[in-house]
Amino acid sequence: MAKERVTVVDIARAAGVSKSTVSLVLQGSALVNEATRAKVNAAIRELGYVYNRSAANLRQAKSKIIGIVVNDLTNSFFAELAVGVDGVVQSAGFVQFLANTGEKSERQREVIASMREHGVSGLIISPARGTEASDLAPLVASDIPVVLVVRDIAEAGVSSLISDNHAGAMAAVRHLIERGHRRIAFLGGFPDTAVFEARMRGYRDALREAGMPALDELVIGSAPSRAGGVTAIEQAMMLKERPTAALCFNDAVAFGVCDGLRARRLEPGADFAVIGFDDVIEAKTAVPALTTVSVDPQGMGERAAELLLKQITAGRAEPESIVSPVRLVVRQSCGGTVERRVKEISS
Amino acid sequence: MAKERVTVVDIARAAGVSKSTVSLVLQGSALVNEATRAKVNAAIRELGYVYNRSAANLRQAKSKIIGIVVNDLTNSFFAELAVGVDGVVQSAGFVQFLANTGEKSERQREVIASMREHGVSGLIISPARGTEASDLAPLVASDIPVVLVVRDIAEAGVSSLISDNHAGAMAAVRHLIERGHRRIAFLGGFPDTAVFEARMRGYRDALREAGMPALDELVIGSAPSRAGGVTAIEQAMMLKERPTAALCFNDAVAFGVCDGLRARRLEPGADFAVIGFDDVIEAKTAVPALTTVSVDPQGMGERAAELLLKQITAGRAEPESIVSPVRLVVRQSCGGTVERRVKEISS
DNA sequence: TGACGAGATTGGAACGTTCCAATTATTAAG
DNA sequence: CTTAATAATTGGAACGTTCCAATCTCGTCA
Repeated sequence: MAKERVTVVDIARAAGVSKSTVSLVLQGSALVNEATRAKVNAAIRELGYVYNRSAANLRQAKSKIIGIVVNDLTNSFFAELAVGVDGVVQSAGFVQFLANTGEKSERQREVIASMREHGVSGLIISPARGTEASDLAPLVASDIPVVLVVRDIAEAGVSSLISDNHAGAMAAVRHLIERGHRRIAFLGGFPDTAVFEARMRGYRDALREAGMPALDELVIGSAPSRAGGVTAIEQAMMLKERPTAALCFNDAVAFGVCDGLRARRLEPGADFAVIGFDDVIEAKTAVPALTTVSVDPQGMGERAAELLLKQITAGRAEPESIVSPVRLVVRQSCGGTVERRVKEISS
Repeated sequence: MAKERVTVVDIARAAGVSKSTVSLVLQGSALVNEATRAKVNAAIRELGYVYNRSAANLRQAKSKIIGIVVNDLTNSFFAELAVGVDGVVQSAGFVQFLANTGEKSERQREVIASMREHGVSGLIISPARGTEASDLAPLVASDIPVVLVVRDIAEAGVSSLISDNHAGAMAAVRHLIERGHRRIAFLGGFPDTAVFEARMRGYRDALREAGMPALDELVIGSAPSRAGGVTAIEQAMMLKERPTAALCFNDAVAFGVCDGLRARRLEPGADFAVIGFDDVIEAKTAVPALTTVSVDPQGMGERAAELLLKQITAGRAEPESIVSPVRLVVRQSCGGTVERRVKEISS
């Protein structure tokens, strides 16, 4: 029963050539005769040979595996990011190692170590909260290309791809101001993160630009989830002077805010303007369709993967920090009458 | 710059022992002296050694990798399933290879082949639509344990873990009937899938049981997504005799149905009863909270992983087909006044 | 003292591939 | 007909680990 593994020498014997020739065929080398190539391929099919990548990796130090570690796969933003990465990585002949850290940096350390042991040729990381440059140090020390997405870690000295959070938040708030809103809240997100900081700064700057005060009571943090959105809007509605509009930390929070509003018999869009951030797929089909700052998670995953592949093939490359432009997609959740109007920002 | 890889012989030399001893230490063998173990570990830290799993895999034919392939990572049901798997797999010292097929069986063939080349010791597969037993044949032929989740393929002869779709659908429809509904629709899902078939059969059986007719016009297929739900409810509302309630193929469809109702100024729960299937996390926090048949995707992922690990360690095991019990979670989207009441079904 | 066994340690042969240098067969040129 | 160039093919040495059987070092017991 315990069938022997069929190896390259088995098929060499079957095809009447040497194992070197078989290896050449496997690599699609040009210098093998068409007839023998056919013979070898026939033998491969015949014997049901499966290539052993471990053996290959051992010889040549590059592995055709890229790792992607995300902090919360449950959030569809990251799930979409992962499928974006997967797409380009696959078609480049690589395969994806995906791990979920659940925001735990201990777990993150483990999975990164494990990926290193497997000899990944590069890593795309959306770092867990509280990740420090020192966590990535061993990677850069051993020249493994790393691309950070979504959250940058400035001191780490690796490439990064983040969205233009500041510009996006400003555009959203400007839009609300144009619509006549004067009390605009910023809802959701953990205040101790760089992304929160950037979006909140954009929010504040847009208010100042319009000569409006940026009140602390209108900035309400929460978990960056749907449930967090519900609690944030509840808290906002407790204020003596209630806001009439809100920019939310992300789309999940925005959906939660909509839920919370409905629970109070307020219709999002008509009675209260809400804008999200990310543009996850459901944003388009939700009712009301969510006005949001589009980050295109899938596209971001694709670009991150391309950047990483470039670095892998180029060998040593200078780390680049790309901030990816972002656009406000106006739909219905901010009382819009204009549907699908789109504004380009930050080039 | 191009630093040499640190190998086991390097640290052997540094620690003044043989490479065999180092190997023993790496495997946590009991028969190495405490003092030398310490010396070796010190050298490992000192030189920044990283274990080379490719080399290890080459020698011993087992790889500590398990693969998981899902048909649509964008659907949060599968994302949650994946994190469930990841959790138990990690803590068993394995690492997860995740691939997304996007329902394309061609892609599925590729990723499965690739995983085989990497020597995965087992595979959890949520098959793409139209997967046939023959697609899995090479896996069973080479004794690689496989656990099918969500969708079973009877002829494949591998283990499977699916939810009790028939019982769940029956319970949901019974509940609607108890509430006095007489025109109940079944909305969403691709009619040519086994899961659709099972849920729809449950729906029909419950109607018959109550002596009610099962009308074809009330069964409306669509893509199993939020957008699909919107179109399905629109179609349902075109009927001369409209339904007053619906069991939806899954939660995503149910959310879409709610959206579509609101677009017609109907309030889900109050004006029209909707029940979902799956119980994704958002079901609880949505407004109105979704009544749904709870499948617990994360728990399902965990159980699938445990089943797979059991088969991996046990060597050859008889394939088991587990149908996982399911429970109706009554929340607000079916006009409930009773919140969080829970009915256990199918033991 | 000698023999024995347990506890530690070790050298070397695998594992399945790739790569290099070397070889053979084939063709073209002189 | 020889030589050179080109096209195909090949054996064997890596790669970094694990495993086996063999060895070495003690302490203990008769």
